[in-house]
Amino acid sequence: MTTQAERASGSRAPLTRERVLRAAIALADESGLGAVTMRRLAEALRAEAMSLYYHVSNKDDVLDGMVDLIAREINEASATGTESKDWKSAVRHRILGARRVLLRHRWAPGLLATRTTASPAIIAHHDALIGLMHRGGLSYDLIHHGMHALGSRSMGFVQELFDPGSGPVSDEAIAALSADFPNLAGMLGEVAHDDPESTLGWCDDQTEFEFGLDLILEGLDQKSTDAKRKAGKRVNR
Amino acid sequence: MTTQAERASGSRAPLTRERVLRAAIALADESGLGAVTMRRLAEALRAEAMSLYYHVSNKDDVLDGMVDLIAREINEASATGTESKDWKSAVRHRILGARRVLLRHRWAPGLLATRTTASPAIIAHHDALIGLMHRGGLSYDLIHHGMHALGSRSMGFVQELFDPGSGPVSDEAIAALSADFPNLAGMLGEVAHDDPESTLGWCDDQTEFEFGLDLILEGLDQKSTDAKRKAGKRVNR
DNA sequence: ACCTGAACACCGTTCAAGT
DNA sequence: ACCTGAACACCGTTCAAGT
Repeated sequence: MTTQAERASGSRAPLTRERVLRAAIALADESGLGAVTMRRLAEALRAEAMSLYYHVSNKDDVLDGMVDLIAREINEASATGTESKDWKSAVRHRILGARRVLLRHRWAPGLLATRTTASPAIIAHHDALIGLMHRGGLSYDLIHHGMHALGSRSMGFVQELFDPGSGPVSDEAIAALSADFPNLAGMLGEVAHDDPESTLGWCDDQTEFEFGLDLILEGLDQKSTDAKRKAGKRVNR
Repeated sequence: MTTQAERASGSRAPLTRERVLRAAIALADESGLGAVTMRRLAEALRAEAMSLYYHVSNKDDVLDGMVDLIAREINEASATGTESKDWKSAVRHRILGARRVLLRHRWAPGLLATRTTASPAIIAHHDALIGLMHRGGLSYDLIHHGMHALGSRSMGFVQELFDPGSGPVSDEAIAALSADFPNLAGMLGEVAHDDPESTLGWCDDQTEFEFGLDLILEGLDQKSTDAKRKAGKRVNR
């Protein structure tokens, strides 16, 4: 990072957006997100706080950038190893990989929850999950509900990846997405064009919340009756 | 709130911890959690920022107090209507009630996630959920996993209600709990004394994460095959 | 017992000025 | 093009002082 000459002369590598963000992540890893102030961040970079503003528009931009780098780390970690598995193993593998990354950056889930606009890297992660499920044979409608149910679990991710209340997505918007995020675009396109009955409200918070909730409750019930059957008790039903 | 005489004389109801916390919640409801500063809070109460410190130990205490009041609101909202229902309906009813309260205080889930120590009111909410499930016939072991799986979903609640890494709970600690939180104490007592195999690590983060994850994935898979069978396709298995 | 003014260390951010 | 010093408005908090 710092060359011999630089250290001797007291100079230092020039600031870049990349270097600022990396330093912010290192600072948060070491001392928590609370330690990431413009002044302390600059100090770590051996510069003045005001110098950061040349490479970064403001502190919110720094936080967005940190999230984006973490999301990229997740995508890179998941770049391999999803071939020739059933969809559940593949999704499981990717989500657990994301979890491993987030465990290295304990501040990240909390920060992610506060970000309103999703970075491309975050969208890409979800696009990959959608792709795995769709290749596994799940309908886009089911995947859509499932993504909400996985929700925070898939990465500590925001509940609302898409703007709440934005309504059905326009064809133009979907076309623009499809180059980078084919699976996401595919899902949006299909669900948007299906009759509304199957979805019962596009990204309706309440609907999605209850879907995930019932999924868990039914699963628990299933496990409970299984356990009883195995214990030899008779269960009617 | 303010009497005619008080307004005329320019005086004002005396500050109390309760009044400070209520004002903080009102301020957050109106202008977001970011608007809750000691100075602005004092202004809303027609006092000086420094006066708050007589009734509240610091800002963290204010935030803890806000969370506690919201948790009480949830418990009060759930005080009735859980009789004579199957456990799933009862749990569902209580969780959706909590959700309704949290929708009135949009800042609350985010704040809850940052609190490390759980207030008695929060523990009481979880105790009630445990009680409903146990009366419904679920084993404490399954309930324990289920609570983790419901996790954030049950209220946007912290993942770790109990100290992480605190290990098995002592008998004394459980005895102290049992008066106020009988269901929670019951679960802790049983799971702590069972052979470790059934639990695979007490509140092991990774174990609980995977339990919840698999519950959701299996539920989605079930729904998917159900949908295909209904559509007339043959599915082997 | 309850409240306040002055003061301190710390924020994010702007803007004119330096190289 | 890149960096900085001075300055502003805003934090949380302490502490001695008022009633």
